[in-house]
Amino acid sequence: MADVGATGAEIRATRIEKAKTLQVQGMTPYAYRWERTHTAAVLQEKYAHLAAGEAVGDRVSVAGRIMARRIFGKLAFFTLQDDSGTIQLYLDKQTITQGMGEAAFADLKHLTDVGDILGAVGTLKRTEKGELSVVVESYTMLTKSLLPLPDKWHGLTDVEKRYRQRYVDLIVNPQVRDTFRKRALITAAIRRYLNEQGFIEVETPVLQTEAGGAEARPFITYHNTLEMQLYLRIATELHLKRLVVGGFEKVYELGRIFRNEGISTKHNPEFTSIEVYQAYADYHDMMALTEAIITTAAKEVLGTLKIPYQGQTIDLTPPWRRVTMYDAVAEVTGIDFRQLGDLTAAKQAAQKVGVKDLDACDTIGRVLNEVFEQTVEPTLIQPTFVLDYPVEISPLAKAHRSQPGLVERFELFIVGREHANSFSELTDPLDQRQRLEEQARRKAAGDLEAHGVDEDFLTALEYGMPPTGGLGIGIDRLVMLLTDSPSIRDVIAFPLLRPEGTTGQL
RNA sequence: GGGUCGCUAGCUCAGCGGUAGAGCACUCGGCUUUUAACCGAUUGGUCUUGGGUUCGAAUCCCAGGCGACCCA
Repeated sequence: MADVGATGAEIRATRIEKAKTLQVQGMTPYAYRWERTHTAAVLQEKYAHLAAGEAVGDRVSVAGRIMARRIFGKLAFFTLQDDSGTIQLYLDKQTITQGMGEAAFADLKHLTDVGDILGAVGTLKRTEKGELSVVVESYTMLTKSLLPLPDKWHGLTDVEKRYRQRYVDLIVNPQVRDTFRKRALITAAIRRYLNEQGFIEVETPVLQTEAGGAEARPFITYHNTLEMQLYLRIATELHLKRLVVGGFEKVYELGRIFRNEGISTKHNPEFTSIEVYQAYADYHDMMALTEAIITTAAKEVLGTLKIPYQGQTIDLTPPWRRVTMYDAVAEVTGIDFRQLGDLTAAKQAAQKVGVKDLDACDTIGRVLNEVFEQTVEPTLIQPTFVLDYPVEISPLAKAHRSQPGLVERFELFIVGREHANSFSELTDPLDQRQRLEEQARRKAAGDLEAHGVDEDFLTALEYGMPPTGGLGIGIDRLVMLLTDSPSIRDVIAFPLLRPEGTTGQL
């Protein structure tokens, strides 16, 4: 082989040469299939009893990516990684020569690289150093890798590269694979629980003529044939309620929603939520349901309700603390908003406790919410339901049955972050119309997070929606909590990043 | 939007005004019990981009790009 250097381009060229050599020898570097008898984990489990130095004649077939090569003169050890774990290949020249011919051992040394995907057939033994190994009789190149993997010891740590090339991150960082496996377990557990309770999973439109169901800026797109602007959904709420009107009494949708807002450790422009609607239920029922869903998920992935998160221990054992927004704010700041007469007094009280950005608050309720977000939220580490929100920030929630100016709504906070939001849903179509028209006025006045009136939704309500409890849970944040991940980008496989090499626009 | 930090070999990092380095990976040679194998020899660079200062810039200054964290 030619004397080659070691830049990325040269490494790649060398490996392309190796692939061609394989082809010349009648082996495709890109195989069609492989008959595998065992995964690595199954072998480790099944032959756990083998003592060091002990061998058995059982013939097995494995496949996976070469993660490490340790080559001696006439003996080599490869670490093979598959979806389940790793298994060592014990490759001695004599056995391979018997199985495949004279050149096979030299080819193994010169034509395989870390990163290649290999199939191997052989028998089992535990080496004298105690490593379960497949004593390889024959091997097959299944996929020749052209690009070198990151440093075998330090791995890939550059966060930008980890996000941009998640496939590399997944190959070399086992804990990343583990996080995404847990994510799948969580969504599966939630679906299983809800299905068992008689809920049905439905799918509602992502492309909508009017964004609604939340206060957020939408993404805008365009349908060519209809020649119309469309929005990507910011919530699934308004369509799920239409289904409740239609007679489905227990529905949920677990899916992607899109909000055209900033990016942070807690926000990605597209993220996953679950919304659940149950007829004849109110927000108290939804609290119990929230506890059930989240504890089911926690038990599924962690097997316990006392979970570690960034150095703290969170106790998810229900029932969780319930506190009204008024009481929570009073506890932390000493301000009793029930005693405040007007907006000016409310703003003064808020400023006195260090709350900022009150300019946009035009009602006492909005001041209350601002004070809550700035002073109370960060203190809610253990799971806490905060109840009874101001009506003006809750346009889809039913008026509180006994507290004027408030609605029957709760949000769930854990580790200082909102994890769920729920109402006794507003079913009065005339009240709903007024609330949406107020939102539309805000939109007209320039509020980019407000939306127009969804007339068809109001029409649906006018046909009559049963009393209904609704609940939304942020799946990404729940996965963060249950996988001890500090950033939402750790639980979204392909988080949105600005493309590399874009030249300055604006 | 503001602040701080980062960007040097495929990966992980040093170098901070005077000839661009190390470890791992790669290539070659040796080696039948390794698991960050080992030993020896090579090879590998638009130092994020563009300007500027300087006899001389990876290093200092200005502007841009991308990212991380904190604040709003």
